[in-house]
Amino acid sequence: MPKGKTTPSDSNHPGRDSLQWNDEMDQMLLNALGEEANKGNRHDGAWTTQAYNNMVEALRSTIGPNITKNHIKNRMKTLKNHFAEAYDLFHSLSGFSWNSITRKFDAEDDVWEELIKGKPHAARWRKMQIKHYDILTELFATDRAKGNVAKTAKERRKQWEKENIDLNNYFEDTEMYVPNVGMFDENQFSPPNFEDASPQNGQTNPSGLNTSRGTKRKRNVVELVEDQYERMNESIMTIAEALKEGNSVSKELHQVAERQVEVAERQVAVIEKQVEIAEKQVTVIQQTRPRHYSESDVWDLLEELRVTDPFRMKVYNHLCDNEHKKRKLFGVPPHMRGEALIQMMTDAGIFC
DNA sequence: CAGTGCTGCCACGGGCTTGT
DNA sequence: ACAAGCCCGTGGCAGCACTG
Repeated sequence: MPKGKTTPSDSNHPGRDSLQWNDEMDQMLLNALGEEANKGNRHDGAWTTQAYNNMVEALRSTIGPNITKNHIKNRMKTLKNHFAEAYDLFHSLSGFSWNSITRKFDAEDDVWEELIKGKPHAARWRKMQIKHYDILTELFATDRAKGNVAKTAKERRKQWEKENIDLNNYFEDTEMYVPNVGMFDENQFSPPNFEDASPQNGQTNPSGLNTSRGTKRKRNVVELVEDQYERMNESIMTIAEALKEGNSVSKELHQVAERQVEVAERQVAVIEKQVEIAEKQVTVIQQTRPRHYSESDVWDLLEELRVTDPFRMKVYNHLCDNEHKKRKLFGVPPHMRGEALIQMMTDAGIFC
């Protein structure tokens, strides 16, 4: 089966004597790429057939009618390779800054010397402009920012040879690629979505035309599911930690509440004692305070003791005239006041 | 009849080669 | 060095046969 072999009929091979790209043409191509990217005609770094068709149409109208998809693919390949080399070299290096005016990376001479000492091939970028670097960064930087996954097979092979990585354990050594789809919100776990495992995220070409039939660098379903389970596991662990923490906090709150109850009970006991003491003080004050008994008090007492006329008025007058005897009588317990009154009046000669 | 598995086709990205 | 061609591996889609 002739997989992937482009035939002259469908690729419109331009021939080796055609098309020399210049800055202006590159700019038009990159503009078209950016436009298609904005339209969403790019999935996981792969351009859809519709994107290529649109770009061919656009460039044929601006550059010339002989432009083919193959021209675009080849030029993209060249531009991407140049960009990748510069990007991988400089973007993570300290001491270098991109100068959009000179279109070069700026650095102190000693910084350049140090870099060139370690990487002699980097010397070319000291004088060579990196045209369209800003646009290329927007278009291709994400492709370069996905760890080992983003590297070419050649680069990875070299890395394995260099690092002597055991391929059986490579999965563990590989930085997990997080697909840039909304389903992977950091704070919201969603169950495995097998439909989204397809490279186009389940989308179909709305135009009904043949779309990009997928890309090489798609992760397979197993990887996505494992990634999902990894995230599910992390989410469960997070929830478990939260529950554990919640239980701990609850326990502490319970202990605090118990201590507050104990304190409150002690406060109540103290208040009750204070009330008791206050009552006693009131009693003492009442007992020690010189009480004044009025004439009406004397009259009420006589009525209470059922003292009748003709003795009532005599006893009333006698007690009202003798403050000492009056207080003496009221000092006797109520149930003995009758007897005390008879004794007191007999001594005074009022009763016979 | 719906679900599943197989097969062929097509298209992609990328490595390598060749011609200018 | 650059542009283009050739080739490969990968993966989605459609069609078909089979199965429960």
